[in-house]
Amino acid sequence: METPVAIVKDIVRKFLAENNIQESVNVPVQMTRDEFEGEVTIASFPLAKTFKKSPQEIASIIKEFIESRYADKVKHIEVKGGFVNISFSDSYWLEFIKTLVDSDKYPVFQKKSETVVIEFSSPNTNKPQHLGHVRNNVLGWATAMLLKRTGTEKVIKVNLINDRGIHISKSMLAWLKWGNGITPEKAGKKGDHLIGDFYVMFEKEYKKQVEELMNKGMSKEEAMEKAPLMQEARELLRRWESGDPEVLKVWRMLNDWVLKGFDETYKRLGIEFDHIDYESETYKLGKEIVREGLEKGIFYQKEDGSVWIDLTDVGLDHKLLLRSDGTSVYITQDLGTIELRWNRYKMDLMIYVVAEEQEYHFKVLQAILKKLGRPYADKIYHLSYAMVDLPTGKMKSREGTVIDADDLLDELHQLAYEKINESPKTASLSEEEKHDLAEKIALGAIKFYMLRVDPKKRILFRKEEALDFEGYTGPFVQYTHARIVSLWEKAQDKPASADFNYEFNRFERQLLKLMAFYGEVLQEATRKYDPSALTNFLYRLAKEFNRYYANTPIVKETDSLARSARLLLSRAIQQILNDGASTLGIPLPDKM
RNA sequence: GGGCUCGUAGCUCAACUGGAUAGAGCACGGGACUUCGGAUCCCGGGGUUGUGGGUUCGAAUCCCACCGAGCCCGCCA
Repeated sequence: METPVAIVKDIVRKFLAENNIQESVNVPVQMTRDEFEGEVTIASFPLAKTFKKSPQEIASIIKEFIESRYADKVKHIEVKGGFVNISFSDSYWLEFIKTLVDSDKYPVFQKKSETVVIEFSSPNTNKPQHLGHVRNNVLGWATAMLLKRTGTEKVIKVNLINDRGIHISKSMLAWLKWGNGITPEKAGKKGDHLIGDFYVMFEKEYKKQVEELMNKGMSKEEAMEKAPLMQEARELLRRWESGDPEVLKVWRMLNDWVLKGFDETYKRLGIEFDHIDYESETYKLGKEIVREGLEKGIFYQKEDGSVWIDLTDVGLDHKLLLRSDGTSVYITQDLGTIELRWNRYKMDLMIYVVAEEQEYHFKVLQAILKKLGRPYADKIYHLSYAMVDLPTGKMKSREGTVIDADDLLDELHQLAYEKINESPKTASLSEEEKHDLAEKIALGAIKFYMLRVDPKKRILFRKEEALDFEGYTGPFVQYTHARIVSLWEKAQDKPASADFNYEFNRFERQLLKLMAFYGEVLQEATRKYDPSALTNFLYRLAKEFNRYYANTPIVKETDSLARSARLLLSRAIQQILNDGASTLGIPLPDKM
């Protein structure tokens, strides 16, 4: 069954064709504003010039056009200024919600036989994941699900584990120096948290050394380089890269601890990947590509042995690709990683979900790939998102001023659990069920909080707000869903057909209007790689349902036809909430 | 110095991407059949959309300048 929006778009197309107007004229089809009657609106303004008539006149002509051939679907058309407000007929809407309830997916999108690879999360293995990673994880996941939902056939979610480099050496060095062989088991701690402690330890001691050297008259830059701890960390990195078995052994063990910790966090967040790459495995290919570029004369080598590329002709700077000691840098491994992926997937699009601070990095990466003549140079897209701030300022792992992902989830869980024990609806659940529910609410709260903001805008994380389960929140949507489930279960006579007469009230029309645009919202959110569009929509739909619920009896309704129509409508909304929330990765409990 | 992003109610965010009288949540004040689930609903105050120009039927949205905030331009990742 065609969606209302599709029908109106079709009307516009036919109208333009009959009047011999170029398709290129964009006539907006939009949701009717709340203060007017109708569900779908056509704005006629862009046609004023070609028609040489006033928008009002054109709107009237469109009205007649529709009335003359869509009489069965349309109840009423109102012209207000240049706007044509269309109210669909009650019978159309009834059929609409019935087919929605009967189908498992609404709307269905045409399949796109594309392969999209989306990389997200990409943690360093020197510390546990914090709030910033949570934003990345849920944004990446939701974006991948949106792509899939709107028809992309192959969406491949990949994680690139940053398991080598100077930062790992720092944690490793601290553990070697001060760890006394402690393990996660002995410490009674997740491995990622344990290693994170050593990272902070390193930074503390390192800072002391730098200050001492500066007191002796050294410049900051020199002190940072000459500090013994930094020297030792670099030495460790060199030994690692040269394959020193002793270093590799420790490295493997520590990495393993951290990755196990990550697994738990991912599992909790409901996030999984189709493939995991490790930079320790991709950087070598990167180095080969650097050699290739050097041979082709695209890169150049300085006297100290370091390798560079000159990007000043495309408005960027000179960029280092290999250090003078021969070890690789961040971008080296990225060159290798994307080459591997290309060989593996021949993807049509490669999305990197990476924080905005790396925008320059991706510009450079693309510029290098172009110079190397790689066919995938134009297929990369950096989905950049802004940082999460605390009221006290930036989060800094080095200083330990971060909100830890696991800790936050625990706190949310605990709070939800307390609320569950207070509520008469859930107090009788078993302990296991209570914790299961508390976890869903915790996830709903934090994910919604992260997803409701436009990715390119910073999130100011205020804990009281994130811990709030009322108003514009995930639990609000969850609660609405649970209400509808309860309604449906209570209904003795589940409506079997939609073949009857019923006149929808204004609350119901408001809901139908929103539902009609669900498909547009999905497409919009996908096109912009912006799940917040969907998050906002779900809240709006839930809000509207609660308003409806407070004003119109459903199961209590004595007229059986009205009851049937209202149950169908409620059920249809439940399905959209379900579809949207599962696309975002937000769990919806049946009871809460 | 150069590049990118963002400035909307006291606070946190929306605004169908150029459309109608700029809307929600939080906070504050008042209220809701002794509940089809009160984690809900209703009412209220609160705005020169950072400032100044421009583009046009129409600008929070596009262009220019300025002001303010953030990020980047590392032999860190």
